[in-house]
Amino acid sequence: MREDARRALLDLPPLPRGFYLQETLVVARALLGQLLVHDVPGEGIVAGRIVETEAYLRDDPACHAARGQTPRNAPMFGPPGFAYVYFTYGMHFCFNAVTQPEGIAEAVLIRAVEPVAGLDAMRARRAGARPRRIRDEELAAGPARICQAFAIGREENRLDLVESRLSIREASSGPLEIVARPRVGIREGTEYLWRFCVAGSPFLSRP
DNA sequence: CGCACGATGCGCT
DNA sequence: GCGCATCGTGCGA
Repeated sequence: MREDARRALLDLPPLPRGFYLQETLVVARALLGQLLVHDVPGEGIVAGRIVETEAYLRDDPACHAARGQTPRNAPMFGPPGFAYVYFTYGMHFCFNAVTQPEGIAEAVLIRAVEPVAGLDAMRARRAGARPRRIRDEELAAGPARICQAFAIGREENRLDLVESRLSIREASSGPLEIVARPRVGIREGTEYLWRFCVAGSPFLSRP
């Protein structure tokens, strides 16, 4: 990645703390079109446009925090604008942005990203032992794929998205057409349409 | 294409 | 022990 391109990304303002204090369903929609940026130490910058999110609310049976605070979900109870990264299925990480004031456990899961910068690094991290080249559309289509492509893991849990190497930055984009659907991969709370997608994007985790 | 399943760690009951 | 906010592969249509 060229230095000027890197600087251009880091010059974009991160979404301010107050952004994450809006209603979580509002945040989940408003994150669409914004840029997820990780300045990976020693490895360069990766960035992508958020095209799919899910909201998880307190008292929502599908929310990790629904049954109270534990060591794992503690970041959800913390202040807004921080990362909640959790490990699941024995091999995958998923990345959330925490919303609401400290003490109120809500968050937005980032489910799909359209790669914008650092595609070679993403591909290298995603390739593993896979023989075939991964298409751009599949590089970060899925919460665990994002974490792999963006080098998000335990180290990134609790990072401040407003001022740290992992950030969500304001992208200039026109009005988006957004569709709401049931959330993916949960057993309870399927009646809520809390999955939000940029309509027609080829970078979604599922159509 | 779609569906079924295994991988694999760990938080929680 | 059980089940999980997942992904890749393999098989059949």
